[in-house]
Amino acid sequence: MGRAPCCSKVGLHRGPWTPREDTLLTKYIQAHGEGQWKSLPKKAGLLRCGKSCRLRWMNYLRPDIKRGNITPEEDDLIIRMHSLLGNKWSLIAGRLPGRTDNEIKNYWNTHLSKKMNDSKEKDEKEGGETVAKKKNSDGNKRKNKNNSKREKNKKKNKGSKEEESPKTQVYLPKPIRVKPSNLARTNSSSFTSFDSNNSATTSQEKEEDNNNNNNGEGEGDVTKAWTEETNNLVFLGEIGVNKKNNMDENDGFGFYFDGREDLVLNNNNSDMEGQSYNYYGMEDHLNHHGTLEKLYEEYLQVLNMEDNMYELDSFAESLMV
DNA sequence: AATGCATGCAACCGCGTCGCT
DNA sequence: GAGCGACGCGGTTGCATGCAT
Repeated sequence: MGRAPCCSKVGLHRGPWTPREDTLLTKYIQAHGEGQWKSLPKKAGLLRCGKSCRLRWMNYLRPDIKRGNITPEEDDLIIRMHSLLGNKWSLIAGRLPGRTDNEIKNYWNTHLSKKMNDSKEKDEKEGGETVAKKKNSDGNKRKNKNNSKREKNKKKNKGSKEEESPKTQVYLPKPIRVKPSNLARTNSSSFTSFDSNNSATTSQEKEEDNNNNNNGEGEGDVTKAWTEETNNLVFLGEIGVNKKNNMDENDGFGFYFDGREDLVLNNNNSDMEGQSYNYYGMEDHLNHHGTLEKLYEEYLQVLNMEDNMYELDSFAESLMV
């Protein structure tokens, strides 16, 4: 089923990378830039598939990768972002300079999900509720290896995840690609400022940035996030980035209300004028050429508030007006 | 010291999306 | 619009290491 694995070709190396391979890859990319991953291994003299090269570069060799442990600030930010966005690792990573989606994903799976489960259990105990433990949580990861295979089969029948989850959860509709370059990284790890230069970290992203400066057309990539409380959807909104917009000069975002096309907003949509949106100055953003940066700052304020889940709910409810 | 289990992380896999023809 | 290749993402696995017994 599906296409054949890209690394299945006979003669290609798999498994851990050797220092020599790292050097070859690094030197090649330094000389020629990223991209063209399929042909890259051949040109660089590597016996690897392009996919493997890309992964190695993105997750390990890139010069801007931050080494060392996740700081408490980053830890906190990951939790908050995850509560808002769900498993959008690349998006979360985009807000953590020097961290990769893989690293954050691993960190979540090994540290935070357990932490969250623990606190959840604590809450449940305090609330006197007895809710069945989530099956195969990462805290119990691979105690029984067959579990993962069972989970795999379970995922073939979609929907089981939602059924199990208590309380507020992030509900992810369908996968939507969001590139880190769309949500520019900050220069600090504190998630308090927006990189106004929208600095791209790869040659490909730079190329895209150049394209971005050309015009304001295009639907844009969209990241969706909304919370679900019990059976009632509490819409949290979608942060969309018009990838062909220049984020410095034009509104780099659109705001979409899923399933309600009459409320679809973006800066190219003149229909939005005259409509009233009661959301933290949303109207200002839309009508006065606000920026994604501003939206993010407001979003950050909400995130930084104490009891942020309550505040996030309020934030979400405000979007529904 | 030997053994088995748990953990963390790098790497792989499958699949969705995009862009080109 | 269909077909295809490239890219990127999220889930999963493999394996080295640490820890407990």
